[in-house]
Amino acid sequence: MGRGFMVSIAEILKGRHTGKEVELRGWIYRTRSVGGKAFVVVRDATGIVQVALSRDSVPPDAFGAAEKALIESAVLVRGKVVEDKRAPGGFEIRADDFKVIHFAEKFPIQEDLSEEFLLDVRHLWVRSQRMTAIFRIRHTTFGAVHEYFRDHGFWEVHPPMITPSGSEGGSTLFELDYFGRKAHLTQSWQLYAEALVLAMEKIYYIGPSFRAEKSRTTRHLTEYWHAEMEQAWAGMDDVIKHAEGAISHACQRVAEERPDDVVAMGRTPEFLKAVKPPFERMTYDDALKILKKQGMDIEWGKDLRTLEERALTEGKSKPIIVTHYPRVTQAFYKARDPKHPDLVLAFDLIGGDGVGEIVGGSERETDLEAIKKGLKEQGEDPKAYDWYLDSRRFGSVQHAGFGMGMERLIQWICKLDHIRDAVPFPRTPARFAP
RNA sequence: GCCGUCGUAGCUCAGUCCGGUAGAGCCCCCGACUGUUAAUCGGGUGGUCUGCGGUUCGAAUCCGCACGACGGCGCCA
Repeated sequence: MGRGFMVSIAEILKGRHTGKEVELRGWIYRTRSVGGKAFVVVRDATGIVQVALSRDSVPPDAFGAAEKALIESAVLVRGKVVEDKRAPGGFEIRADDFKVIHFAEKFPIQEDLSEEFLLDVRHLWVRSQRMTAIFRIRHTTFGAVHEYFRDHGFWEVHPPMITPSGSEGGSTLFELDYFGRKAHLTQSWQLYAEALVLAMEKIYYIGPSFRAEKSRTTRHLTEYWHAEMEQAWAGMDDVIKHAEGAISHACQRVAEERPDDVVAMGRTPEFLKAVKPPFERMTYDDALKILKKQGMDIEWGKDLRTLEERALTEGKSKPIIVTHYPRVTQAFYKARDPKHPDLVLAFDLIGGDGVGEIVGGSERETDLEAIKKGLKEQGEDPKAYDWYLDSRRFGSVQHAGFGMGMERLIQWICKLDHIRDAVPFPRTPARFAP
């Protein structure tokens, strides 16, 4: 064995090898035995299929091995593919040889498992059908976002992960010992993007960001993948179009390439195909009026909270966009609205199903003195940002950009209850292992 | 940062209110069964009851402290 016609389970289930003698390698998913027959359900990276063994049609040691091998043992099977209604999936392999490559120890994951235990054995749980479906959708989503930006003339450029300071306020930075000096893990490429955008004009990046926020919610990770873009000679409306475009493109690609996985997650490909621009748009003031009609009286200047975001997206099959937020509480680099000095040209793109903010973006402040003032208001020393301020001293031009949480996008596409399942090994305030 | 819930076999849990020899199902092991679908049936192995301290003749159970985890809010992507 091992030199025959090696096939994948997906091909078998499509009926491509029916009637043929094939070889298959994979891992035991379930086993059952009845007298002189053993049924071994085998999985590989493409699917699961039942292997049927008879005591008298395989070598004696092969039958014994099949009966003895525990779940997740690695196996090599040779046999004939037949269509059989009795088999789960409609196809099975009638084995004439069966070899155990590795006998697994007792696999700790059974039915009836607590969320906590599954997180403890995450390194084993990643083998599940559910997890691998999500990982495939994640793969397609990442590819689609790269594709979107490259197709629209953006350069992929890479900021450093180790930085002296942050952009969203110092309290959420992970500190690290840099040969005796304090350094931090990046929480956004913002400052570097604004330096690079004056060189490359249209830039993007997808990479990790780190936030030391003790947020115990279903949509926060301390380490997450951030898709960020920055564009020169552009305003808020220009980048909103790219946010809609990138998300729509990702939804189209996932619907086209992963329809089975989408269905497994409880969405339909049609739902994702309908996610096309433009998305419903409203100003912050509009949002407050809508909420007031629903009996939610929000004080002007307060950020929209989870409760309010849920109310606004209730029943919506596409994300919505809220623009023109009050300037108070916003980061220093966001541009004031020239028509309303109390507002900033900032927007959030908010997904339904409890996911909330997927994208946050803005036009950027171009005026040196306004930026310095904003930094001081945020409790920062402008001297520490002097290199960044050079972007406002040497050819400062209108520019805008956004950051998108890739796991939040995946959470929304896959309709996940919790963001941690959007990534193989989630990092949350309480857990950084395995 | 705030609020809440929980910790008993490898896993899921009961037992805690009202203190008295540690329980069930699944997993695993042994046996039976020639088409199982979470197979079924019979038998068996398996425990520092999260830790430390206190009350008591006696603590999984009552009290205190600690640790760990999960859920929700705030903040954000």
